[in-house]
Order: sequence, then structure tokens, then C-alpha cells
Amino acid sequence: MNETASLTAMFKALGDPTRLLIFDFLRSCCCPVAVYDNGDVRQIIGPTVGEVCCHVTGADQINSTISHHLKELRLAGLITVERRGKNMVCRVNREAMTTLVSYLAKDGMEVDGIQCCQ
Amino acid sequence: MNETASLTAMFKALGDPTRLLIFDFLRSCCCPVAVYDNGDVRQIIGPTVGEVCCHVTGADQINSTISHHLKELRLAGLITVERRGKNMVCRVNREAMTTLVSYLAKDGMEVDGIQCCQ
DNA sequence: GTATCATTTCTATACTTCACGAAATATAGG
DNA sequence: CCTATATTTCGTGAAGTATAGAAATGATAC
Repeated sequence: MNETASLTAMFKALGDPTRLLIFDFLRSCCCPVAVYDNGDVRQIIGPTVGEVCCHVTGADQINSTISHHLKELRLAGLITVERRGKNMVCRVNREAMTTLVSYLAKDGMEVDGIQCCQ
Repeated sequence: MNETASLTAMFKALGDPTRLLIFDFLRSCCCPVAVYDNGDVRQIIGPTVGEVCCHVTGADQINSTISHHLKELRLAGLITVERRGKNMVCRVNREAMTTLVSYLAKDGMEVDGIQCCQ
């Protein structure tokens, strides 16, 4: 997959309200500090698919729609999903986010001291 | 439109290869320096719709599909389109880009000196 | 092995989007 | 006003996407 296709895939994946919500949740709750509070090693990694479902839908049941969205986010390279025992835990892929920021934040050419694309 | 909806709309608009190409083109060619080279004031602003069509499709004809994509980018707030005489000139909206970068680049909470969401 | 839990895949349906050509609109110039 | 130019809107068909329920898969526990 070339760079443009990769960027398109990532933007497309984030261009859905449900997926953006999932992405936001994963960014906010994959805090490594949690391990010091309750000793739960899983908290280092991230929430399970079930926890994502619970957060996004409000219901306490597995949702095939969420599974589908997680797959899209994963195929776009924005998150990783890894098995831990009975559960699948989700994490954001920081490298992909850096790619996005680099693309969006890159400035236009500078000529004669005048910044282009202002 | 709330913040999430606005972000979603922008990501969605960029999540199409044709629109990303248009967006890239607008970022690269709206250079204010051009006015010193040929005196063409229009160059300060940005390319016309026709020039965008020419660049994106390669053909020298107006394309309704490009017009449609420009509308999507405009509705998402990523670009502005403004009439200048017979032409409509296009510009990227730097403010929207800043919004996107701020969203993507924002870090997770920091607790006890440990950066979350690594 | 059997039961159970967690998650994915399959299938169907409703909906949205892309692309293209034709028609409509808006502006400038004579 | 008439014509040319520039661009948008409309209509259509093909393709893609979101959602939900049912069935299937994979892993653990007994």
C-alpha cells in the first residue's frame, strides 16, 4: 500500500462517528499508570473488545458492529488488537498517529522568506 | 455541528483518494510568492476549479465529479471556494487543519510523570 | 471431552457514495 | 440581450458501508 492509499485509509477509518468514538476511547483509557493502582496487568495494554462495546453502545453485550469497526481501524493501521487469554485487547498505534500528524502539519514551501500555504 | 461531528466530517472528506489529491494540490500551489513572478493576482488566492480539474484528472475539461468533491471538502470546512470574476478559486482552510492536528496530536493524560497512551 | 465465555464471520437489509453525462445557473464581454 | 465561459446541480446506476441477528470459531475451566 503506497503512502496516499495508507493516509486515505486512515482518514476514512476515522471518518465515521462510531469509529472516532472508539478511537477516542482507546486513546483515553490505555493508561499504563493503572497498573500501580489496582495491579491489573491488562490495564497496561488497553481495554478488551467487550469493554469497548460496553463503552460505545452502553449495553453490556458483545456487538458485531463494534467488531466490524475495530477491524476497519485495525486494517487502516490505527489500532492493534491482540489476544490475551479469553480476551482481545485493543491499543492505538502511535506510529500511525504520528504519520497523520506529520502529513497534516507539514508546511508548504518557503520562498524568499515568505511562508507558502498560509 | 458539535466537535465530534466536525472532526468526523473532516476525516471523512479526506478519506477519499480523489479528495486527498485535491487537498494536497491546494496545499502545494496556493503560494503567495507567485504574484511577484507574473503579476497574476489570482495566484495569491489559489487555483480555480478548472485548474484543479486539470491537475487531478489530467484532462483539460471541467468535471462535475471534481465539483462534487470540492463541495464535500468545503462543507467539511477544509477548504473555501470564492468567486473571482468568471472563476471560482479554491483555498485550504488553515484553521481546520489546525483543528485536526490539535486533535490528533493531543497527548493522553500524564500521571506521576508517566505519559499515558504510549 | 464438555461447557462456557469472548469474539468473529456470515448473511441480509437499508442506506450512502462515486462517477458520469445532461441540463441548469452565473458571470463577463460584445 | 445574446453568446461564450466557468461551474454547479440533477438523475441514474454501480459500488460500497453500517447495522443487526444468527451461526461459527477460538480459548479457558472443569
